[in-house]
Amino acid sequence: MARRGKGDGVGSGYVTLEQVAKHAGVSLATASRVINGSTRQVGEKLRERVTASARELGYLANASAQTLARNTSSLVGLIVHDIADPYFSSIAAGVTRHAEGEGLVVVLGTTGRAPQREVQLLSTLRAHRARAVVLVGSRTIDEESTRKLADEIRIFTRQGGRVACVSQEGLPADTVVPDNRNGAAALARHLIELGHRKFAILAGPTDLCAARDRLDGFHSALSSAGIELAYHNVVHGAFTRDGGYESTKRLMATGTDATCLFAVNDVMATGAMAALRDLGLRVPEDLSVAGFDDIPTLRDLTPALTTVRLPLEKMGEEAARLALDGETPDEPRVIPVQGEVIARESTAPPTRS
Amino acid sequence: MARRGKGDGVGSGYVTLEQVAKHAGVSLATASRVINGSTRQVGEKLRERVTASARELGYLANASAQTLARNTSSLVGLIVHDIADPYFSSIAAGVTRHAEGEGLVVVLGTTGRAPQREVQLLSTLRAHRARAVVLVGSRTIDEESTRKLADEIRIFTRQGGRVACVSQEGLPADTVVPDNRNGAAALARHLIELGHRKFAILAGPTDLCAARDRLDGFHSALSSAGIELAYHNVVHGAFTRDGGYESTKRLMATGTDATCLFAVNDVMATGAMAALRDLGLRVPEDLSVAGFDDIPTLRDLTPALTTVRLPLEKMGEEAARLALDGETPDEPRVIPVQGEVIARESTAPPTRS
DNA sequence: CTACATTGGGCAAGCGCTTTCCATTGACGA
DNA sequence: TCGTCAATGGAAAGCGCTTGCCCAATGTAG
Repeated sequence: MARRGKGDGVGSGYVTLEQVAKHAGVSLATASRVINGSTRQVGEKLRERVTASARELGYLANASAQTLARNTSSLVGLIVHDIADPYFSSIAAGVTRHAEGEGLVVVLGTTGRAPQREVQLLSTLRAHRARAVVLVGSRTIDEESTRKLADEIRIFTRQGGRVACVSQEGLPADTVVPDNRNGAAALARHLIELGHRKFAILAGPTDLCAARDRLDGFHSALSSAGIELAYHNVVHGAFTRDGGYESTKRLMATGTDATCLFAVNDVMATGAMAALRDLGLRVPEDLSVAGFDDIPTLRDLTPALTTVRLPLEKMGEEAARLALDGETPDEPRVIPVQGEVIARESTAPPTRS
Repeated sequence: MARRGKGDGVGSGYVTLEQVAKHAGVSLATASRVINGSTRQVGEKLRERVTASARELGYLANASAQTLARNTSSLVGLIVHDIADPYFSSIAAGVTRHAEGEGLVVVLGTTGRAPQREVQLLSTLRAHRARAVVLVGSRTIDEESTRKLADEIRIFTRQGGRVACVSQEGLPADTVVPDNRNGAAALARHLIELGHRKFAILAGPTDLCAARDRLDGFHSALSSAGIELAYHNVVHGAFTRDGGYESTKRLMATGTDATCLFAVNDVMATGAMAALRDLGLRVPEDLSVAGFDDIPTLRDLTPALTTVRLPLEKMGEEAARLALDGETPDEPRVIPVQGEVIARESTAPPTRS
């Protein structure tokens, strides 16, 4: 249909390989081989002529044409719930660092915590022939959405893509998983050692696996120590700062007897601190507070928050590495990450029993 | 060369439009027109046959092939310095929100504050036929790198792409610019009103425009009020939390007489607070502290930080809108954003003169 | 009942690149 | 001198999609 003449002057501003080849007086094939460095050798003379022409004309390869011809792209997907959340942005920093180091391009998708968005984004990435995808964020216990996601992952994988997850289990993909249970348990033991016996927990959403595991781990460490966790001291709510704020308000309204509050993640703990401040309560004098994740902003809170440290950026890097290392293991690989209890000022021995 | 048979079974797992067309018993052209909804009409019967076949076969259009054929993609670039920095991640959230709302795909590039990376990323995005790019982060006064970037922007634009910036001026592209000067001046006036007369400033890098403008604005407001700013009270350093921390340590080592410290951005102010805490100084009793930007994490600091609020997420959205609204104004459009002084507890009347 | 739009379908020529074949060349041993 | 082989160049067939153009089948006006 000749929408544009072939090899004509400036055209719409694009310089094509054909123009470079013509300018260098070689065939398209030779030019291609020089520019992208194929397995085939090209003689010194021609090679130089081609590179010179390319530079002179300002040649820039058309990435979609290459993707189409090679049937593989330099795109790496990164799917997070909310890029403004420091938990995700830290992981994102790790992923981009690794991907950009490999000369790849990161495509960012945000789900807003809607499970079907994950599936949708994954298929968009498949349409773009992304070579790998890093999927960040915990699964919910909703089996249907997990199954749909697993199906989409399998399709993606069958078509030559690789998928790695952060903090997801039970998906047919390599995963970097924090040991939420043991981390929470270790934290619980630490807090018990401080002298706490009455705990309250901001447990996050009821259906979120990470939240449940942390609750479970914390709870079983308490049980092992012979400590009961009162039902009314476990409050569920959104996995966000505002969720933590609101949950804390609800908790305190019950007139809890707890001396220590564990929020299953740091942003919730941050919200909790704000709520307690608004209620005129002092941390840790009136109530100790601990979180989970060790997001970077945490160290600047006053009092600094006790938490379980996860190497977020490293986890992102590691996930990117899993997705890009070219291996295709029969079984999904699982890289466990241990949390480390970081004691800071927000927790102290209880002043009341 | 027939690397793969045409229209053969499952192949490498891809379903092509050709297979859909064959399955529906129509031509490739008709199938294409049904699937993407061209200007041309397709009869009810065929239309249904095609959609049914597409669904049945699980057809997913190959994005690179479409990009190649249409010579335009659904990619939107987003270039930031550091995605883990809350300033950038807030803006990024705004950009992705708008872009995803338009059905576009966001490509994230990080520069690590290296000017030549911006140029490099922009050309990568051009290679991908990104339809627009949002470029976030202040220019430096280095004219050479600004010129190179401007050149690359012009090439990008000439080839049909659109570019919008946040917080950059003097580039041939639409821009959302915070009024750094007036924001800083307003803050200065507020602080003067509180009673401060001796100021210290964490001025950030000497070559960064935003930092300079904020310093300038602050300084001229002081001058207008007849207040001198002592040379040794202006400390330069990195535009990061650690830069703020380190600058503050240096400042305090000089035995400054300032009663109020202005950090030209919030992450630096956060570092300053940490440094002061480590030095055993109280904020605001010993020293008032103020920042600029109003990043979300700020409200959780103790004391909460006085700052100049910028609607970061909105700015990101607005920039995305500028880049995607299809206009091609002759002159770059400039959307000014006013900062609003937010007085919080980190500033109080001075206790010493 | 003819002339003429109008509609909807299909053919096939691209988009810009990669890569398979094939042709040519020169080096080398027999 | 000739055949063999490795090295290197080029022609051309795709990759999967869009779309200009042609054409048959309708509807419409004269």
